Parts: sequence; C-alpha cells; structure tokens
Amino acid sequence: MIKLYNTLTRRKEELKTREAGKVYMYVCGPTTYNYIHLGNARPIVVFDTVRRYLEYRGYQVIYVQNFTDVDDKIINRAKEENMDAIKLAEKYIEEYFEDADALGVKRADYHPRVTEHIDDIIDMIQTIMDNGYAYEVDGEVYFDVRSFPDYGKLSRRDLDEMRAGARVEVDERKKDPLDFVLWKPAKPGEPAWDSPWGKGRPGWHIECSAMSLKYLFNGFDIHGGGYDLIFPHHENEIAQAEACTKEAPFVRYWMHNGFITVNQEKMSKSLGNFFLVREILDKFSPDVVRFYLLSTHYRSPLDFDDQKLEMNAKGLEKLKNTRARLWELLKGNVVEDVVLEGENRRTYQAVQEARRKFEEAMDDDFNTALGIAVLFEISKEINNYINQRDFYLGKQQVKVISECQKLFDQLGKEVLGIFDLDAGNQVGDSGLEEFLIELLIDVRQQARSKKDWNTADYIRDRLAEKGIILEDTPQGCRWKRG
RNA sequence: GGCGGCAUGGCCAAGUGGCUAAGGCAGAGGACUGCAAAUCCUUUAUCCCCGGUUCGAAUCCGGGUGCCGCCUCCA
Repeated sequence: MIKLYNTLTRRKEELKTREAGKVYMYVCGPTTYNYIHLGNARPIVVFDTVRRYLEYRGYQVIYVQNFTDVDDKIINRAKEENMDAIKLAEKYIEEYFEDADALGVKRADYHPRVTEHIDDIIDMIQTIMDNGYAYEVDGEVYFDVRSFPDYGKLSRRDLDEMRAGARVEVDERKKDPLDFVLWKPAKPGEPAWDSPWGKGRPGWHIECSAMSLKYLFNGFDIHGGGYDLIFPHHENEIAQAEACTKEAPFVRYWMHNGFITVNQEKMSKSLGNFFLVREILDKFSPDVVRFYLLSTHYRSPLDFDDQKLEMNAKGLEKLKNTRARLWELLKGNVVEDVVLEGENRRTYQAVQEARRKFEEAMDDDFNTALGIAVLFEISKEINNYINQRDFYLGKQQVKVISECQKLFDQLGKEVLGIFDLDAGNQVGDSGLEEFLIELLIDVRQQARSKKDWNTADYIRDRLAEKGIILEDTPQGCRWKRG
C-alpha cells in the first residue's frame, strides 16, 4: 500500500487511483527563459523518481510536464537579448532537455507548451466566464475569487485575513485585490493571439489548468510542484479548473517538494543565490547530483554546497563499487535453478529482506533517504558474502550474485536512477583504449610477479593521473575510471 | 500582521509512544595488501531548553529560544 502526503489534507493518505492500475500525473515545468538551476532540478528529479517507483509497483503512469513558453519574464529577457520571445523560449526548452536528460529524467508522455494550447486556454476562460466566475475589464479577464467559495482551501488562507496584512497592489479595476489574470492584453511587439477579448496572451495560472485537464481529464491523481507554488499558483489552478468543470476535486493528491537552500536560505532567482545545473555538472557527475537530490526526503529542505556533494559522491562510489563487483562476478555465468544452503541461502534471504524494506520505505511517502540506507546495508552484506575466505563461484553463488545484481539494478538503477548516468561521458571508442589499459595491466602483473614494484607502481600511478584506477584483488587486477 | 515548517552524534540524515536511536561522510584503531586501492571489523548521541501527559516520549500537549518559508515573480 502506497501512502503519500497530500498538501490538501495535510496528512499522509493511501494512494487510491482514479482508475485501477493507472496514475495520471502532472508536474509543473519550468518557465523557459534561462537554464534551469538546482532548485528547479529538485522537483524534476523527485517526481521523476515518484513516477519510476509507481511504475516499478506496476502502475501505468501517464505523466505530463508543461513548458511555460510565453510569459513576462520571457518577454523581458527576449528584449534584453534583442531576440524573438518565442524563439528564446524554444532555445531554453532544448537546453532544459539537455540538463534533464543528463540527470536521468525520463521524458514525460506529454510536454505541452502554452503557445500550442492557446485555443484550449481561450475555451476554458470562456467557460469560466459563462459559469460566472470571471469578468472582463478593458480586454483583461480576471478570475473573481469572491465568487468561488472554496478559494484558499489548498493553502489554507482566508480571503479576509489575507487582505488585511497583504501588500497586494491595488488595481482599481479588480473587484478584489486577489483577483488574478486569466487573459491579459498584449503591448505592441509582444507575442499575441486573437481572443474574444482582443489580442493578448494567457495569464500564468490558467495554462496548467487547461493543459492538465486536456491530457489527464478532471479528477486526475497526482499534481506536483515546489512548495512555493501552493500559493498562488496551485490555489488558482484549483479555482480555475473547478470553476470550469463545476466538479471537485480537480486533483486527488497534491504533492510539494521542499526547497534547495544555500546557507539555509532558499535558492531562488530573485535572491540571485542560484547555481545552474550545468555549472554543477561541470564539477560533479550527474549520478552524484541525482543521488544528492534523493538523499533527503523530498519534503525537507536540502542545503547545497560543494562539500555536501563531495560527501554524497563518496557514498555513491561505495554502492557503485559493490555493483561493479557483482557484474564482474556474473560475467559469462548462467544462472541455474539450484537449492541454496548455508551462507548462500542466508544472503539470498537478506536480499529479499532488503527489497521488502526498500519497498516499505518508498511506500511511505517515497522515503528515498531510507531506501538508500537499505542499499548501503545490503551492500555491506554482499561484500561480506563475497569476501568469505572460501568463496568460489559455484552454481549456488551464481544464483545469489544474480539476485543481488537484480536488486541493485531494479532499485538503484530503475527506481532511483542513480547508476549508469555517467555512461554518456565515457565516449565509446573502438575498444582500443580498453585494449591498451588491459595490456598495461598485463605488463604490470608480469612486473609484480618479478617483485618489480617500481615498474608496477609507475604504471599504476601514471594511469591514475589519467583517472584510471587499478585495484589488486585476489582474483586479479581490476580497473575503473575514477 | 496572518499562515506554515524545521531543530537528532564533528557534518549530512532516517526515525512521530516501547527491544541496545537506521544509514552515509569525516576522525581514531585494526584486518587484508609488496605498498596502495577496494572491502570488512571496532569506536563516537540521553535527540534545542523548561514544564506536563504516560508504566514508558526524540516521538504527544503547553511555554520558551533559534532558524526558515509562504502571503509579490519564483521549483
């Protein structure tokens, strides 16, 4: 049974999907006027992992992530760069994919863009107006928050209390200061589309309501995003969607991730304390970044600095080493069905137990931190198993090792997505490089057998300079890229 | 001003009533090794403070202190 924390009810609830075996899921994507920073990357990776786990659990996940490709920030940026706004947005969509792909984020089933859904948005605004929840003033359409009694139910805000303390700019044309724009008129030179209210473009919030309803239909399962979207963005999404369909709930479960902080302060564009994903990827490999993002529960804040990434890099390295050992041992061996005894049986059972514990952790509101801890524990058991004095690769052992490998691949690679992310950096050559490394290892082994330590160490040191790490084991020398 | 969150060993971080408070990083010692690396073993916490509830609390309640977030674009 999967439980998840629902922001709407402020408690963990059992996941009961609209349709058996299917999860319809929407995650707010970036406004594409710049490269994404680490704070943007967190929800992307977190919800990608939620999706992967649901799929591991046998659900078919219909996953939608939008791009906001027309908006004030894009228009301003385009002016600065003397560029067409739509083209600028498109450029950064491409850049987005480069970063997200690097972090091992699976593509959504749909990546809808605002500019491709203007008609849907206009239709929706019209319906909201027809239903009496919006009004037009001078080519501008506002949502009438006072007409929607449930307004504030997600963020637990009371309209009257908010009005008292808020520094909301007063626009005389609005009925209430909190009324928000559904459609705004375009100034000359700005991207604009024809509408019943004149040339203009959609307000920010309406797109997500329109596109999620279009692809996932009313009453879909999970809607995700950062904490800072609860108000006003998601509050407004609910108001728009339910004012349009006249049916609640628009969404069954609302999930929100905590912030990335720098020196305990929120990383944000307005504070200027942000780090671009690609800046970080210059210094750390993508699997480390992903591992770091999953090392804390998704609802907690996560502080960023290089030292923390280095810590995580060391931890991840440990898991990768164990996994590499499994691959080496299994190479060329065929698994047969045999009865397991003694240590083999015990280790096999420990692997089953680890899987159970991992699932238990992830079932409980996607506790990736605990799930990772389970991998560390089983990793230690596996190493102990292989380290046994009398260990040899018989049929029983092959079966056990194969089970270990399956565990690592399913939980670590498939669900958490933390393995094999740097594969792209290891540009495949003709195999010549591998051949030469093996050759040098061979020469070194000969030197070692003659106790020619100088030559042996020279080869090892020189290869280390190029990031090739040699490790001598009882089974011979193994190497890896560091 | 309104609303909300957090405070666990040197650092990061699970754990929301009950066996000896997970796991990672760092440190110390040891095993293994030609030396390393990798791996393993050993070792470091009365859970911000005060009061309360309870047979029993890191975990619930009240108060305090500190930090952070939302209320305006922000993942």
